[in-house]
Amino acid sequence: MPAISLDATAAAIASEPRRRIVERLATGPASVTDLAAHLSVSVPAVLKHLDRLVDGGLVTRVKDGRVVTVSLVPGSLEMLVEWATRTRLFWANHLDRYAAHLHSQASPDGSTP
Amino acid sequence: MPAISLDATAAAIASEPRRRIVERLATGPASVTDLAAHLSVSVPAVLKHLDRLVDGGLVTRVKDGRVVTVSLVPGSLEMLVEWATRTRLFWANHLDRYAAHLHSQASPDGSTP
DNA sequence: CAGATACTTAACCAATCGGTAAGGTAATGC
DNA sequence: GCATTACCTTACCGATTGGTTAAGTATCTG
Repeated sequence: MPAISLDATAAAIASEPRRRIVERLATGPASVTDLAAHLSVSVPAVLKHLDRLVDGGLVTRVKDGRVVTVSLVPGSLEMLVEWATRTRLFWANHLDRYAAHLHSQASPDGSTP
Repeated sequence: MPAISLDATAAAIASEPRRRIVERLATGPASVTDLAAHLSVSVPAVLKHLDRLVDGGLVTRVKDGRVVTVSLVPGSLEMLVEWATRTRLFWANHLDRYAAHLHSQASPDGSTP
């Protein structure tokens, strides 16, 4: 099982072809051959991308006969969005301090809300 | 400079050491040496990470004398969060279709709520 | 000026990535 | 049975990563 890491999830979407795969799958599941045609690359290339996407917990592959159906995993971006949002909010909370820092040297005491 | 790509931004945070740098900087700017001490790696390693972070538009480096102050760029995660949120919402719109698809295949795990 | 400090650059290394082509396996169809 | 289809695997390639050490440059500091 997974123990999907933020590293793997972020790396999975750090590639335009892979984001195209995700966007394509957002409209519904697709076969490997479909994805290859959609991306205009070879099938083995798609397979490598799928490996990375599966590794990042974004998609699943279900084999039915000789056709593999690739589907998105809903909620798999939550961790990433949560991290980004949390970090961003943290900045917002410290923006005053930041502004002060940019103009003069401040002594950051540990008065965390 | 710009034309910060989603690729670069996502790749920038697809690394635990780099996320540690970002989280560290969220509490205020820091020097390169500070970051190296914080990460327990060599200074050149930090510089390479900073290159990637700058490339992803997440941080800036300002040299003052012989000290480089590294700061976060507020809002630099917006694009990424927006993409993730948009894609995720798109899924939600199609969740009925997805649910139907998943229901047509029994889940073999016994932990059914 | 001499030396320490802060950063940069260069060279090197093992590992991974993204793509290819070629060959292998299993299911489907005539 | 035989050919086709769909996917997987392997092997190879150039490029990039992430880390190191070592040497170089610029700025304080005593």
